Amino acid sequence: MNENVSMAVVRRLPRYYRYLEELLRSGVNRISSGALSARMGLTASQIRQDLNCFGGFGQQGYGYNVEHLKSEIGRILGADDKKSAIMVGLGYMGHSIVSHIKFDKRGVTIKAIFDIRDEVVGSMVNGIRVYHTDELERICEEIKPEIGILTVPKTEAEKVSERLIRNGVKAFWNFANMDLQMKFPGVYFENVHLGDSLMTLRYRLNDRDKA
Amino acid sequence: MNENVSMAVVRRLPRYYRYLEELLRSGVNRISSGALSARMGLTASQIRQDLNCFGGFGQQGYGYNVEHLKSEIGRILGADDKKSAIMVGLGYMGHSIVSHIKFDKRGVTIKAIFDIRDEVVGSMVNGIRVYHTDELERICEEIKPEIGILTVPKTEAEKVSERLIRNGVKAFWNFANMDLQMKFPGVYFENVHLGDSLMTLRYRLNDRDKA
DNA sequence: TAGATTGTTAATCGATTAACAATC
DNA sequence: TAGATTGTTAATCGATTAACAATC
Repeated sequence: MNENVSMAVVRRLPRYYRYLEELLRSGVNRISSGALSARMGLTASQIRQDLNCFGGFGQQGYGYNVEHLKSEIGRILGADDKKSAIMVGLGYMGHSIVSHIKFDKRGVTIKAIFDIRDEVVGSMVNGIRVYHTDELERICEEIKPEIGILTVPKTEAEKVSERLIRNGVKAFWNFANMDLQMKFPGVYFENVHLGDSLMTLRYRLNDRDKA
Repeated sequence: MNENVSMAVVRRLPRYYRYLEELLRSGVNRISSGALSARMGLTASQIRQDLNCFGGFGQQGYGYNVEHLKSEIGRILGADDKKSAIMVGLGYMGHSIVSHIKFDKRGVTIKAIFDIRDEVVGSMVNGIRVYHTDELERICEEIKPEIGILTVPKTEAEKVSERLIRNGVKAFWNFANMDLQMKFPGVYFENVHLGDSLMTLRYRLNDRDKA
């Protein structure tokens, strides 16, 4: 057990969750930290340390029950306790996220989408209504979203996030190529900086790196 | 100067690059590690350590020339030396990536897109031709891509990456919700696990976390 | 019971921060 | 020159790994 769980540990939890799902699907009922570590490319020690931040889920001499461990990690992550989200910006990225990601499985429900283009305002995407961004305040009043999904152009990101924060949003999934954390210290930003990711990949192909 | 630069440092480089671009755009010609650290929410020490992995780009008593530092980091990342990429899978995600990301600015050029759906095969997306996946080998022969962009469903990811590796691909930008690193040890995978990212965000909204 | 494997403490490793002499 | 700020070494902090007693 551990009071303040580090970000490094938290970021590994969804990965454990995926592997446990996979194991369950292939009919494996029990697994040891050693066997799981071999599959995942970690040390058995690290897995045991990580899990013991949240409690003792295993049994000496036996290992871990896959189904039980999966459900415990799901509970820790909040997969079954849905939080409301709204998305702002229904461009390519917004559209792709909303149709591609299994929000339900991950404890998040998108309640509304906002955009400024008349072609999309009033339509439905994946069963979710698209409103004009002018209606943001009115709809937030009703929905009380805790999560904002920022799929707007960089130029709009700061303005939009400020409006959302004023309306009670506490955490952002930020796809805009911009850091907002410094501007809004009390709020959590989970950044998906695809440009940064691509540049990191590009770096690995440098010759210097191989030498 | 440093022989083996750690991943932690490399992942900060694109972020420095973004901030330097921003500074340059707003007409700032010179910056000290202290001033930059305040903007970025890092320590000045860390910035100096990071940069000195690659060389001494500053000047005592002055700081760093923004334009020079930006171009040096660009060079380190390989932004000006284009590497060939191909994309496999033109679903929502593929489409969004290809139209949204500034590959050119980041040292990567997409040379071809592959999909299996007749509706899209033969079309052009952002000036890039879409081929049937059956033609993968033939086109790879011609293009010799170093980077593979995996925007296929999870079920196809392993099969596709194996084919690409056989055809010379050395690094993947992987959007499939699956880890392939263990299966292909010599190859680099830059994973964009959006599901994991969303779950990490969801975790932060748990009450326990706030207490 | 004996073997296996956990939970947990201690040791190690690596990354971040602090300090300061060098120097522009 | 004096003040500012780097590059770099040393100190600290945190995360990972190793070890092992507890125990199923």
